[in-house]
Amino acid sequence: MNLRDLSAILNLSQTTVSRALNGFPEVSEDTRTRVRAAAELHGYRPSAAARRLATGQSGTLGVVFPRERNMLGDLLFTEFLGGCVEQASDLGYDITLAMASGTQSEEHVYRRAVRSARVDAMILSSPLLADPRLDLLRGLNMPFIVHGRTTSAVPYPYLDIDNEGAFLKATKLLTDLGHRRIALLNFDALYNFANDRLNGYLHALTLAGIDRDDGLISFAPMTEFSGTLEAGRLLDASSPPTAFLCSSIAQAMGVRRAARERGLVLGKDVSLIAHDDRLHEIRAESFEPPLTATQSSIGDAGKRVVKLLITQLTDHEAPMAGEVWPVDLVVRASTGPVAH
Amino acid sequence: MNLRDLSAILNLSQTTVSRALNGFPEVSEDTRTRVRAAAELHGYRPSAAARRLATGQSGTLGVVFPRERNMLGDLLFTEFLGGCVEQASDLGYDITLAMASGTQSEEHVYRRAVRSARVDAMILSSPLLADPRLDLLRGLNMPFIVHGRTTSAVPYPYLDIDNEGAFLKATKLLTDLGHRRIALLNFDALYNFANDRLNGYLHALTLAGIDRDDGLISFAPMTEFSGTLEAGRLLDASSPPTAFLCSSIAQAMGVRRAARERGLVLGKDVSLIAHDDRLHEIRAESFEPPLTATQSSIGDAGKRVVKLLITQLTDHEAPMAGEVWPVDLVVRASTGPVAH
DNA sequence: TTCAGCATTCAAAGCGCTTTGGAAGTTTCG
DNA sequence: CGAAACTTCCAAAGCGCTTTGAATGCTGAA
Repeated sequence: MNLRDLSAILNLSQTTVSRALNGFPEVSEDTRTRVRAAAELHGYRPSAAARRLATGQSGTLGVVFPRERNMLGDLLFTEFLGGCVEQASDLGYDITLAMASGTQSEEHVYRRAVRSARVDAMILSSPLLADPRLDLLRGLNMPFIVHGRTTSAVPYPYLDIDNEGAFLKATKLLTDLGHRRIALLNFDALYNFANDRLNGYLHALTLAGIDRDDGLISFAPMTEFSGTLEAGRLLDASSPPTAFLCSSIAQAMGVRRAARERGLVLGKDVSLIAHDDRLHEIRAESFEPPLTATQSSIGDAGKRVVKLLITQLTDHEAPMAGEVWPVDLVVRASTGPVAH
Repeated sequence: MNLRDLSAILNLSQTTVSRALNGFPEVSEDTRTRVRAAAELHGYRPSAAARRLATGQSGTLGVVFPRERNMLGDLLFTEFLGGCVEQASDLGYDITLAMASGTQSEEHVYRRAVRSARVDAMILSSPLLADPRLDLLRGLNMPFIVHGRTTSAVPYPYLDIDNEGAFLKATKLLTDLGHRRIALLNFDALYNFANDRLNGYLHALTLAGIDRDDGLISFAPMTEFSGTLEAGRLLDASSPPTAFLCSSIAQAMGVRRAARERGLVLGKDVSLIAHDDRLHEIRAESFEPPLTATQSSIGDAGKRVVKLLITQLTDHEAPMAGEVWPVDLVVRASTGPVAH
């Protein structure tokens, strides 16, 4: 059942039927309802391929599959992707995955996607501090949105959470509780979000009149193992930190382990805060003890990113979106006044 | 730069250029190389939309996003998906994700995909014992392949690993080592792979003349937490198991924790085997102690699934593929003779 | 009554590719 | 040498939609 068949049945032209179905104003309400009913009755679905050819739009958004693979990173990506797919599906768009595989560079992948018009726009996640992919896509004239931010002279659409504000708030909570030796277990500072978190942490230290101590700052994978290792090293030092600030709950699990091995009680002997991306199976509230955390749903971010991108695509007059979400700090049992 | 422009430049018809580029035999090698060079020079990429419309093929494969979300499941899915995307990209196909979201049922999603011809075929993963999606897709006349197997009277293409054989081998290793009380930490037996593993385990017990003891068999999430819980319960029972067989390394981590808390040494007091899907960051060989495991790369399975599916799509004469991979049992330090 | 103005509808021209059914040009062979 | 058999190439017809430009019928003002 295609448009021609349907319009033959209705004794209308393809033009009218097409317009009726697509909500154009120049068709009477009578015919519109009649057309809608017939379409429903005969199970008519417009051919995506034909529409794509006619409009030049593919109705498809590309998401770049991450090159670096690690446990938490994969989990975060899945959650983000799930949000994207759900929202896209609701808005009638498809999500396809692009990946720089062994045989094809990332640039090659983009070029192919652009020139054969497979996607209307791309979604970039986890950008680096200075990410070359932005210029690449701009050069190819491919619309895009970034999940996160990056250092770019030219404005670009993005959605990010306030990582700096979040870690400032978290650090301030600790200094207000009297902590002065606060360790930061961060992720690789090549990534913009990690850099922002570092800045928030440093800012709060300055506000509290505490000098920066690089011995307390580490950049490591977001895994339990690396958390255990780093926290162990710090706790065994001559003047150990009294509080830890982690970039992920996985690292916090490692800190907990290291603390317990040394007979230290979280929230009493050592305070602990982590960022919580609201993953399905790793929840700050069911941490033992319940974990004080800065939280922001990465799945919701995926949904929002798609929404913004489609708006940008369809409404050409819309201003270029740059959106930053505030991050809540939820205080639970893993933080307390500094032990003396 | 489209086909018409290119053929104008070459002073050839669109037919010839199209055929030259697509490797048809009725064009001389001379012109073919000439056409190829010109295409390369002018950066010609065929429009995906136009090709789709003309051929009726979308060049796109759909993967169903899992409804159930849990940590290891997500990790497995990501790894599988990564394999699919990589292989598809190499073969010039796209992968799009389908998802039953809040507002749309899975059936609705399939129907939409089929009728608007957005995908040529679908990939189903983690099928249930009796999975209604097979009949649904068959009814819609949508080609598909299953990663895993299911109980279906009608033959269907699939790729699966020999879960039954793997767990038979693993269990046999344990009985050969003298173990007679072997616990099985399985996943929900609604899933076919879990059911196969159960059967392999039971078969080996029978071979060793050991009676089934349902108290030793559990069906639980593939998480460390559930492993700890279950192993703890079993180890504290009046006659505890001397060996554990786990469906995932996450569960094995839980078993290890429970054993350690009770002062038991893995490979000596308690033997431990798990299935290893060869995820990036959870490796049996860097387990502590190195873990005896049945192993099979789920990423490779993703690649193979795509390959099989595309073969089925392009070569209509190809026999319907049903492929089962043997699974290696790699013996490491976590298993040993039963303690007496 | 006539014609401008509006509301509806339509015919036809693409979008850029694949593919069918020839038509030339070349070679082979009786 | 002429016809049959290949090679190599081409014109044109779709694929199923959107969209432009025009036609039709109807209303109300002149």
